[in-house]
Amino acid sequence: MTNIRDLAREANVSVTTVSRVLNDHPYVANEKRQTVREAIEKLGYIRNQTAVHLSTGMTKTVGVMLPFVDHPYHAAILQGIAQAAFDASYRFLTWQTNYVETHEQLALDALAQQEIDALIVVSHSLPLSAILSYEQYGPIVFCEHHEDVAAVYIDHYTAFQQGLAHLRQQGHTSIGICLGRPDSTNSLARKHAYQEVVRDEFVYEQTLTIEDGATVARRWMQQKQRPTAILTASDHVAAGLILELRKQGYQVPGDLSVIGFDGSELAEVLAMTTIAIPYATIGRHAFQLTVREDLVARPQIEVPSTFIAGTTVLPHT
Amino acid sequence: MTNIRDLAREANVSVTTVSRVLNDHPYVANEKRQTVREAIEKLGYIRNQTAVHLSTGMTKTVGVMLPFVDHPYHAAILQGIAQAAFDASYRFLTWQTNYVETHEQLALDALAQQEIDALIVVSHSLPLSAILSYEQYGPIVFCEHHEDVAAVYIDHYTAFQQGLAHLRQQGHTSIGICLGRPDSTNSLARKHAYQEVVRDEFVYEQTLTIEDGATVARRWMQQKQRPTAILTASDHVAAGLILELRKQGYQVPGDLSVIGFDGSELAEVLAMTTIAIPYATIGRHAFQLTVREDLVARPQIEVPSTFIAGTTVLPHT
DNA sequence: ATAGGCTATGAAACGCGTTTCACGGCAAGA
DNA sequence: TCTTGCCGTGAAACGCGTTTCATAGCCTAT
Repeated sequence: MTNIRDLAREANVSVTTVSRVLNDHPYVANEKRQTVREAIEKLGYIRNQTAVHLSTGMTKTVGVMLPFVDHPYHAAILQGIAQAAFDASYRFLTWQTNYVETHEQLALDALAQQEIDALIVVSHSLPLSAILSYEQYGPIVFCEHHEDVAAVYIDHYTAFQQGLAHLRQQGHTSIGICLGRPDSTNSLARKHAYQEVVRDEFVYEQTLTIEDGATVARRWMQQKQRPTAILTASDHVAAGLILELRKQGYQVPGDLSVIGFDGSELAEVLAMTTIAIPYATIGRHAFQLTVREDLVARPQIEVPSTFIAGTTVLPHT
Repeated sequence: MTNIRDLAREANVSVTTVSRVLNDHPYVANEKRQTVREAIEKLGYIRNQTAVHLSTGMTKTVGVMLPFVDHPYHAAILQGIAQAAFDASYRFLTWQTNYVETHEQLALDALAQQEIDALIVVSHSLPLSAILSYEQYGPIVFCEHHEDVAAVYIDHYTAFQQGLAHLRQQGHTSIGICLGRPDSTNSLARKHAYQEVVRDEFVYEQTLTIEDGATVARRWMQQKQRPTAILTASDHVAAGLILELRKQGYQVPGDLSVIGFDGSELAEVLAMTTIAIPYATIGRHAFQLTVREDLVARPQIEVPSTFIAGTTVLPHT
């Protein structure tokens, strides 16, 4: 591998001058610039990025900590990050954690070890304080709302209020909800919105997948007291719920109205009533926060959710 | 930032010894090892990975060139890569290219610039030869079949044969196919399988999305001569096709039998007949190839597809 | 005429961990 | 007793680009 010193020798200049040419620094005489360019051409020189990283103390790389790269909404956030990072000539490293704390730790270690300049936490299991203790090593941006933390988030409280309000307008009074991980920030906000307007609670927890949705359907069928509408925390759960009910001969929305969450293509395909979240936008903002000057002020960006009327809600009579 | 020389001074040993402790090299007296450990503790030392990368000439990072991180099957391949890389203590950088050649080039540059040790090409626009000219800088593994190239792939020819055979067994003789990018290796293999058994051709090209599927539906409805069954190249296209037909009052599979491709959750949700591809497995194998000793021999791994019977095919009467 | 300021250029230090090589000591095999 | 060979240790080189600092010529403003 030819390096910058070989170039200097070949072009009869100092390494400083070569470096200046490489970085388009103005203080180089045109003639020398040309000579260096020819040397680069002749020797087939290619810059070693690792050396640049060590020398500058920056990797121009951000890390992304997320549970699953192939879950639609995580992938959509990743897509937004990818786009914004690309636009800023940054790269990104992904840690797929499966919500395993030791795996999440590896992403934090990478920040401390200067493998990445900043970290985007899409979702996490580790206690917030454990993560924040790594802020000394570089910017950390969250895709969930937390107090006093740089974050881009959607207001799940308001989003759920929207869904609940729609169901109540349609005459539903007996409403159930499906939540994901019961103690997550998002679930707590959702539950809060729910408990403010509902008397008799029907809460189905730990629902994340299509299969979990089917399980909810089976539980619902066995209940003597049943809600007439269910607001879910993901289109996947809603899809599993809807399809299992239909398979068992029930009508959706005839027997049960269902609202999804995410605005995924699953919802599109099932013509589902849902609450759409602009996940790619979240990712883009998250990346942009990592490179913001005023990150120490821990800015917060809220992105709006959108209610999408589909065909899985009927008025309750 | 405290470095290895600070540690050496603190522990009264040479930097070599510190490095040995850091790397669990055996030739260190227990006593000194202990002293160094205490110095690490005391000074709060954290290894600078960038320096390790420069020094060893390896980044323990592979690059992934893929068009879209949020398309389900690309995301699934990424998932497999993430898993295998994690198991091997590797990291991965992702280049989302949108099939734009200049973007693809950046991933190749990264390989040349030693930012990554190897590159996995999930799908590409650049000519194969352009990509292969970068093999001098490090291993390149493809997720598509090409002659004389390290690759893990599914045999689209055989996969399509499976689907076509099923339709013919069900009595269909007038069969159409949907292809993606018309000149891609995959499309050519599929078309080949198709043209071997079909007289009257119904080929719908450039179909990639749900919306494209709906377009196919509209074209089909307008045709005087119509196929009685369509084999698609993705579940997305099949979903768009099925839903648009049903919306317009046609029966699937009554009026048209449809077979998807991918085995995605979309297919699951629509109880679609499809051909399932183990994308995560492809990703895992692809990663493992990058670290294989005998990669110069350009090994090829074929992974099998699986026919999944659903409810979108009826016998033709 | 002189203090400043800008252009150009290079030597050397810097970022930091790994690895090669040389060397002393000690034990086992010949 | 002498040769091998392994253990333990460190000085110095290495990987390689960036940046600081000093130097020097030349022009402009005072």
